[in-house]
Amino acid sequence: MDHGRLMDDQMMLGSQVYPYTTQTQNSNCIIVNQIDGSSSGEGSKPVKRRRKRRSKGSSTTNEEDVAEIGGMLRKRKLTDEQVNMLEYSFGNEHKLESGRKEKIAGELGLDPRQVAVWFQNRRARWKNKKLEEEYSKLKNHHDTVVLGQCQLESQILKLKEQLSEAQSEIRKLSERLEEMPTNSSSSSLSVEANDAPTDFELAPETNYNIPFYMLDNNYLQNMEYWDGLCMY
DNA sequence: TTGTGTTTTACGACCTCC
DNA sequence: GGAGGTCGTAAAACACAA
Repeated sequence: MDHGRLMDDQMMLGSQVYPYTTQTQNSNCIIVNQIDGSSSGEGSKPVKRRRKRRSKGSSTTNEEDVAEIGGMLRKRKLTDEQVNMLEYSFGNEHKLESGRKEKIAGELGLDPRQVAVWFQNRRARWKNKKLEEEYSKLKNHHDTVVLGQCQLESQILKLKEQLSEAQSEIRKLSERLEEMPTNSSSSSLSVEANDAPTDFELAPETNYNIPFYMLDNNYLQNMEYWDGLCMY
């Protein structure tokens, strides 16, 4: 936006001040809006009123328009210099105390009300920008977490494959052990081998084809951990 | 040229604080 | 109760794509 550019109305007016009228979108009826709202006559119910604006190309020099400047709303386009000074001031402090407002208004040749409005709008823009930045940060964080989750899931799949291979290997070894001839009075190793289950009992409430004797506490804890991850 | 989205200035309504 | 805040919105100017 080029703040240095004068608006059409300003050029016509030779001034920064102009009253304005408005036409509603649904009709050509011009609705007058007053600063003090004293003439509403609409009871206590809050009613949105249209501001009075000057239509494009209309003259400003007639008596009616001049009179309107006192009681009606007006709009000014700030110059580059004014905006720069306001920005500088806003950079120092976002809030505007009464004394500071008067001082800035005096320095820039503006109405104190204009300075107040400018700060209000500037705060709103600043807040929007902050919200956008906050959103952007959160989104980046979210994306990072999702990526990490994908990596973990892929890791889980690989580990499950490894687990399955290991189980298969164990099964084969057990079968080979079974086929070996037994000797009742031999070493403790053969006794242990005989004590090992010949048919695997599956761990209750799991899908894993795990020999029952593998279900010690550590193993169970690990399985719960992986089950939790899988469910996630 | 025209339609549409964005920016800027301004205000009304309402809220909070002193 | 008044001053100053936020929020939502109007309207003009402006930017830009079709």
